[in-house]
Amino acid sequence: MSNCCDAADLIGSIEKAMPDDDALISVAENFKVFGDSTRIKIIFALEQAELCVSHLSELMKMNQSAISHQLRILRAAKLVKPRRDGKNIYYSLDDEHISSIIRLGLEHALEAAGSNYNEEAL
Amino acid sequence: MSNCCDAADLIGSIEKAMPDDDALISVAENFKVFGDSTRIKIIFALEQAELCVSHLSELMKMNQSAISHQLRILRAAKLVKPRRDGKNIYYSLDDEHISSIIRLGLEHALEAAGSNYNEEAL
DNA sequence: TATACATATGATTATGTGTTCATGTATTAA
DNA sequence: TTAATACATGAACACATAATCATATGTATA
Repeated sequence: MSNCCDAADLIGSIEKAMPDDDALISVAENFKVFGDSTRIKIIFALEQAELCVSHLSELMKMNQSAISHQLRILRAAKLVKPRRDGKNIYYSLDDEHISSIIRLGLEHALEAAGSNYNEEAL
Repeated sequence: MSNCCDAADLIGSIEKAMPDDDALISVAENFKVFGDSTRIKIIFALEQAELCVSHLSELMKMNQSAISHQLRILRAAKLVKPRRDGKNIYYSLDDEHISSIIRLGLEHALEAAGSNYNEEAL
């Protein structure tokens, strides 16, 4: 309990407007996906061309397993999508999702979570 | 080295267009700040009112130290700014930075890093 | 079918991150 | 100046995460 001053009303109203924990966690999870330079680099690369795992592995100078693990995270976030061609699996950006997430990432996620987030300020 | 097919040219050109590691790491660092639900919640709260540490601590039902540590990260990212009033330190969103980061978060960071990121698609 | 290639995935390990505890610093008031 | 309040910060610990290794799955080809 804070004693620094009486702001029970203010805190109460903010508390009511606060999205529930699940929503907050989900917002954070979405951002977490972009919070790794390996994944950022993969997104950059796929921005320019559809690439298979071996290409990405070579490009990033990381072993194939590491790339596959990261692609799994990107797939789960619907940021990339796979396309099999024979033995290879080509990855490309899932445009629909990446543009909406990148564009709306914050405003939408935050707003959808029920905040008073000011869209116009964006 | 990949043998799945010959794409040396493609990989080479993507490699050249790729921002350097420092830039990629910096992009990821920026997103990392939003990748924690406690920080998201603090941002939500400060979206509605300027609050001191005790208020945030009470609101989030977390001890004061945890809040201070998180505020330090948000300060370092220029997302919030402190204002001392007597014994209390009131935090508010650093509008200038938060709007630019939220709005441009991706496009600016990525573009500034030298990619061919398609701004119009945003 | 057997073999090789491309990718995925479970286990392990190293490193990073968030919270707590203890303590330090700054400000106010007695 | 001393005590109390508000906040910050370093250390320790628990937990999450990313890379690696080993291995499994899926596909093409001999």
